Amino acid sequence: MVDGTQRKPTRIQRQKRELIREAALDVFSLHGFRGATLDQIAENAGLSKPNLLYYFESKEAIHAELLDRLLDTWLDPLRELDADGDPLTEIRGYIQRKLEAARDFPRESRLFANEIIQGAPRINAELAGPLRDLIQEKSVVLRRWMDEGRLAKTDPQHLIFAIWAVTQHYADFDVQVRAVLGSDDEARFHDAAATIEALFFKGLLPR
Amino acid sequence: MVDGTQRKPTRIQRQKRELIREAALDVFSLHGFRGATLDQIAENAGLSKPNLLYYFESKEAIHAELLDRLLDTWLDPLRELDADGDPLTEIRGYIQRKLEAARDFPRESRLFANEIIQGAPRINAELAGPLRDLIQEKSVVLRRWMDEGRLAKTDPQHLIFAIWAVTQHYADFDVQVRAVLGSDDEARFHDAAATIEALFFKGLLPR
DNA sequence: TGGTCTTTTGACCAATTGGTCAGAACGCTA
DNA sequence: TAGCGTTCTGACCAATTGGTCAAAAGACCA
Repeated sequence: MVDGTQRKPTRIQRQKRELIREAALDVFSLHGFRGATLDQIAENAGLSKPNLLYYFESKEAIHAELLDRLLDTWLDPLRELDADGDPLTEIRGYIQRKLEAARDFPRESRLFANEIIQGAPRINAELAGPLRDLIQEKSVVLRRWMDEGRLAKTDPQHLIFAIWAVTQHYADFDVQVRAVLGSDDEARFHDAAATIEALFFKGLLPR
Repeated sequence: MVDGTQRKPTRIQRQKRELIREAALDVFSLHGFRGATLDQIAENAGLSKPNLLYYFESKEAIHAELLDRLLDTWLDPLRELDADGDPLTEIRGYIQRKLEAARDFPRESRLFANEIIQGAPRINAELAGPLRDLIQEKSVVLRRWMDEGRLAKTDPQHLIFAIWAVTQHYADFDVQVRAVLGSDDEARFHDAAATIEALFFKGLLPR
């Protein structure tokens, strides 16, 4: 058996485990944990179900590993926000990175969304821990910028939520966006970036 | 059997069907269609499974009826946007209504979100039809306001998406928001409203 | 009170689910 | 090429799933 505590994973083990993660990401991100089946994942990966279970202990184990790798990826764009940079440039860059993440990793975004919507049973601790801490830390930076008069005053935490919301929307609600706009990826994300930027920086008041 | 084509539903039929809808909304909104089970719904409603199936033909039938009733509720706040009103007042009111909907009907919001994230297999037609049409219609209004110089120029469709995103976020990602902010409902939604309004109307530029 | 229609139930079913296991096939190195 | 650890498979299992059915229980009106 492929034991996590074992010494060196073989080349095949590394390849197949990655193959399974890929396939599982497809299925979990589309159906959520309970809606996904091992048969679907196995077929998607081109393996038999017992073979799949040779590489992962259980359905939960696959899902857990995906979520585990996800959170860091998900928070990295915010970590990059530089306390010593120019406020508007930093926020602009952050929005940009988040929107690129939504475009390039929509499955990861949906996996995360599924988990949260369903009450985050498996990552509640991460939300209350690392995620909360990071937001608090960056909120301090944002608030300082506001106090220094370099950024309009608002609630920093809600500001971060707003940025998450408008960017992740383009990954999580992709079908809806496509239904309205059509499916030209480039135009969609370009226009989205322009709109979000205009909105956040100039607001809706006519100039 | 309770037949949809039947003449008059009895009092019991009306009550029990409503009871089932309520219970099913709980379960579907938390687990999505595939993740929800009839047993859960039945128990939640305080009925036996066969009894539940006496009132609804199938699991799909319950889900379909919920989605059916949902879309109108969901789009009504946008319908109310008055082409003859004052642009900023109208948009402010729309944001307000959407945020209230997120606060008062989070299960409905999550049911919708689950459906969309999972590819909208059951309401694709509604997205491409009524939803798309309504957005197009209101986009014309928004664009006219922009052309008249009464509203900053942006892409109207993406503006609507942004409003949806920031408001529904507080229903769909509730656990995450709570994990960061704590669970004081009143403060949460009050601060959210203030932040969104400041953001949308004044932007982030220091004044 | 009896009769009829509605509502509810327990027992049941086939299909699907996550997971096991013994052994066959494979692949690498001595 | 023999041997041995790794990889893979088919057959299988118990639990859960959505759904059926005949018959019992309840409600309501003559």
